[in-house]
Amino acid sequence: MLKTVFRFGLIIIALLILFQLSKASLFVPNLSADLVIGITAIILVGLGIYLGGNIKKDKVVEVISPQEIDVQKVSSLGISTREMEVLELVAKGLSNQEIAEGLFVSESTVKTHVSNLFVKLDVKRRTQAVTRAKEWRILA
Amino acid sequence: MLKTVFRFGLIIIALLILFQLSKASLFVPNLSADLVIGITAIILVGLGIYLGGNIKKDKVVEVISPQEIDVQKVSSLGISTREMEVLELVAKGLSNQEIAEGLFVSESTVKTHVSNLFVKLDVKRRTQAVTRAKEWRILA
DNA sequence: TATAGATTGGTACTTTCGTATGAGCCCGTT
DNA sequence: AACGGGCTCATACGAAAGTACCAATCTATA
Repeated sequence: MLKTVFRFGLIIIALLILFQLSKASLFVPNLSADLVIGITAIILVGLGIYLGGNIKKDKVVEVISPQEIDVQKVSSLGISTREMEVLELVAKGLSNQEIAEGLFVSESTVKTHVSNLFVKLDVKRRTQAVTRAKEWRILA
Repeated sequence: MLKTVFRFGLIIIALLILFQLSKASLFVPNLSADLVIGITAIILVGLGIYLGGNIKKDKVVEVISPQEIDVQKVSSLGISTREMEVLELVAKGLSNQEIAEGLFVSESTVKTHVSNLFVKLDVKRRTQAVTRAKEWRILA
């Protein structure tokens, strides 16, 4: 939590600096106002995304599943959040490459997650993983 | 995925509008440049947070009904008896080799059936075939 | 600080899957 | 008999999938 406050501090300072820069540069003929504003905007959006990503982790949002997904089972098997995300995409029939693109990670990473899932689900193939996951009410 | 692209489009348009607004208002004495830039920045950060929170959430919840195998659909797709048997075993997560043993045929035969199924189901992978088959009520 | 778990990523290798193509056999229909 | 469809099988090739290690970060926690 302290880290979050610290980050906010940094963000605010960064924003202030950017404001000054953008203001100042408007009266410097060498720089295009459009360019400066554009770059600033991009940076701000990036900061927002970064912030958003971290805020969610601190929130501890309890998602109440509408169906009968057995959360106990998932945790008892030691299946992580990321692994669940991968599992859902596997169940949709996506290839490792497609999953990698969907989650913005490399195919290697997906393979690792999938392999770990197989151990935890005690299966040898992704098709089995899906049926097993539904058997155990891990997937809807 | 399309939704994400759509959102990005909206964001970009919003950004352009904001740029124009902020530029124009700089020459209107009534408005403070600081104020406009500040508001713009806040909105941009907000957009970033929104984006960051939604990028990964393209969840399409499909309601899979529990029963009802559509025999019409099966025949309309030209799926044969043998192909249905193979499809069911694929859905159970068996490998081609295991299916071959279960049906007392060679793996080549199974591959042929599976390949023909893919064409009829319009998919490229066995995992997709299973989800597609359930979508179309071909499998329970 | 240290330690464990989660996430990410890489290399190298084996296995399975999927496609393309051709072919032989059986059966019902024309 | 000839034809088409379903079922069988083979070979060969390329594309995914899967395994086995290893390792760097990052985070939460003791």
